[in-house]
Amino acid sequence: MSDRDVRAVRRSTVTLRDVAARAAVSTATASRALAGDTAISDPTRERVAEAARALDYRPHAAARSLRRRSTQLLGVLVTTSGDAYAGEVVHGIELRARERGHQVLLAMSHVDSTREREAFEVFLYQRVDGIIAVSPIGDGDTMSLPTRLGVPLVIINWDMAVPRKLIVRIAEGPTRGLTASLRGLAPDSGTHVRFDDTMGAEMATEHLRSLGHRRFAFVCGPPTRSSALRLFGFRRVLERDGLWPQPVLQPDPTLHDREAVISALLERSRPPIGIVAYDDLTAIAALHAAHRVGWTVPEQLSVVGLDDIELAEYTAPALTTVAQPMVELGELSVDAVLGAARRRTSDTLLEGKLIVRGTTAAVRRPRRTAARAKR
Amino acid sequence: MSDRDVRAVRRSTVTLRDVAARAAVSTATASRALAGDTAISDPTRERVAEAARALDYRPHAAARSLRRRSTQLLGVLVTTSGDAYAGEVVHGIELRARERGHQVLLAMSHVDSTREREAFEVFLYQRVDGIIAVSPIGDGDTMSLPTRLGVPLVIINWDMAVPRKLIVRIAEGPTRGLTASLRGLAPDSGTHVRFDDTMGAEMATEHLRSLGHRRFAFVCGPPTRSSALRLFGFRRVLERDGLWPQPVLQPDPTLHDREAVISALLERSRPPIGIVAYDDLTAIAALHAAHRVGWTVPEQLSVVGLDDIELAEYTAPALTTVAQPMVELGELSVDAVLGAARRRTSDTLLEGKLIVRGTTAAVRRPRRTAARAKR
DNA sequence: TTGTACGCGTTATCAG
DNA sequence: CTGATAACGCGTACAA
Repeated sequence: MSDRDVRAVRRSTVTLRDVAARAAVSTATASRALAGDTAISDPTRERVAEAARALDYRPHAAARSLRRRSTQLLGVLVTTSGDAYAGEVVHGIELRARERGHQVLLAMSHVDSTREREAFEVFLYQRVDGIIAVSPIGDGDTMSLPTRLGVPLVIINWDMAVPRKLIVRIAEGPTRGLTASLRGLAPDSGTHVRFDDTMGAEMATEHLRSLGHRRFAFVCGPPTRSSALRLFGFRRVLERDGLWPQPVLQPDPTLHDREAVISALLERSRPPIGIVAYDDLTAIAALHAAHRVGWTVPEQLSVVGLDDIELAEYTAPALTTVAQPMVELGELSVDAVLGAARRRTSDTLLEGKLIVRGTTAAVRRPRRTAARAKR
Repeated sequence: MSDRDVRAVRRSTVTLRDVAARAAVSTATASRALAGDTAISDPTRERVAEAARALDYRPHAAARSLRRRSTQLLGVLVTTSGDAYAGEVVHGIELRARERGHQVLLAMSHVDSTREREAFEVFLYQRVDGIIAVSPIGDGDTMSLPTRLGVPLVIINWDMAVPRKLIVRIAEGPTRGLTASLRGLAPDSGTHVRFDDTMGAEMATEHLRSLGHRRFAFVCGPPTRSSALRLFGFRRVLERDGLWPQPVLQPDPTLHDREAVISALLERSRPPIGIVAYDDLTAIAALHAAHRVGWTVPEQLSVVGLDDIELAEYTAPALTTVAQPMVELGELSVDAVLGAARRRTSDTLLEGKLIVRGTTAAVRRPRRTAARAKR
């Protein structure tokens, strides 16, 4: 190593100039050689590569993105990374981002719209190549900001709040005029990737129907779009089969209250009943409620969840549920955000998948003994 | 707006020069004004601020970090972000990083040392200000790389593999020579932040002791350092009380095998028994095993987990466990990595916290009825 | 208190 | 095929 080389290594920031000097070429040539430019002779390319190796050269991302007008950064906003659902989605995002040569800049909103805004500002400051927001509250003004500035934004499962009135309308109101109300729940602009909530709930309900259930209940989550759409799916299947109306529970979001409300229902009913829960945690609350009032699952009570979080596999009995393709949601959103197809607005719906485990079983008919689902 | 301003907004990249021009000052002054430099007159500062606002100016992170010699980036490497444990730790990291004005660059290793290396290379390429590795496998060569290049590295819960022989030695071997073997498990260099596994297991075991248990079992996880240290904590308490040896189970890491091995133990035993499980998932396997062989929890079998993952709250009965301070691990590691104190090597141990829920109860003594822990 | 001028490390343009 | 040179957007030493 020359003196210059030594000094460079010392200051621990070897630059292209150092590499060029060592290979006895200009920085331009060095740059091209390392970039794999074909207009470079093989011997030169080799000399440069050799110099870079010897000096342990690493390009400087900041300098590079200043010149090209692109960082290889993707801003990813989640509510909380402690949440299993968000974790899975981010998993999918990271996977695909890496494949496509991008890095993930992570921020958390804690379900607070001010923080959502701040996170976006950080992303903009960092000049990310695109933004993916996972289940944002979605203050409309914030959500339109990146697009206004020319930064692609993809929203996964926009978790817009809806008036409780709408939930009640779906649960109790007449069919007439319902589709119009529901249309208001579809995203009207921007690029969206989301789980098909309605179909997911339909799959769960159909599953119970196929097991011979005729009496049902639906347990709502908080008044958000997904809750409304899932309830709608539940209603639609049963209405089609002439089994509507059915009880619709609307507990507070605490596990305790969900359990209490479900217990109350069971106490004034008799088996068998099929419960479709808004999500897996709610389904687990139903399991606890059954335990509390002495009903056996799945003999007297069938329970289906939605989402298929990790927990679902570990309940006793293990939870039957409709899996939300979380990793795939993440992967697709990366494709969407990096896709050249810069369509102004799109809405990609991903189907769920029924996972039959131990909390659902065929109802025993008086006539003949139906087969029981094995544990 | 002047023509120049309009053009700037159009090309959607408003620079400091545009702001300076609009405020009729030099870029130097504009820079200083926005930085809050005191050597700027109030009217000027106001004019610059106003211009920046009007143009919706955003500084360019890449340009800035090129000048200062610091990106405000923190590289965070996890095994999988889908994992609940990693999610919580990252949560803590993000929280503290934000407080200290840093952004999080996330990468996943999938428990693969090649990918760990690649992630580090990416971090180095991005010139992060520091790196935090959560539960890395820790190929020694990779782990020393950042430090060699002057980039601070903090390792959370280094999850080094240990020979299975060592586990057996702790489970069955004599006390003599044990401490020497254990010393090999302490990190020998670098900055480490970790959960005190030994003390955690001791707390779990002490809890069962205080409830009057005299017969125990420990269920190991995979042969990693944490497994060894936890087993050691279990052993230490019981040896102190003259209750050693006790059965030590070493199932395969599948849930199924854990359950089978525990079931087998229960079938050849009689109640009451107190089980200390390597982690919460293993504890849940114990719960299932009890259910399978018809033992009631906590009346006939007490179970304590370790970690306190989200699931622990949702088992029936809810799981008693020793909580690992995951968020705090994350927060402390940020302080450590950004801390000026660049001590060559340090090892911070964080204590767990006993969370008593429903899977443990006092053993019923022949003499008088002991109080039962309430559900 | 403000302005001038340079350089951070790259890459792209234009000559040769 | 290669080299000189000019930016990218910002912060700061030095000068005024």
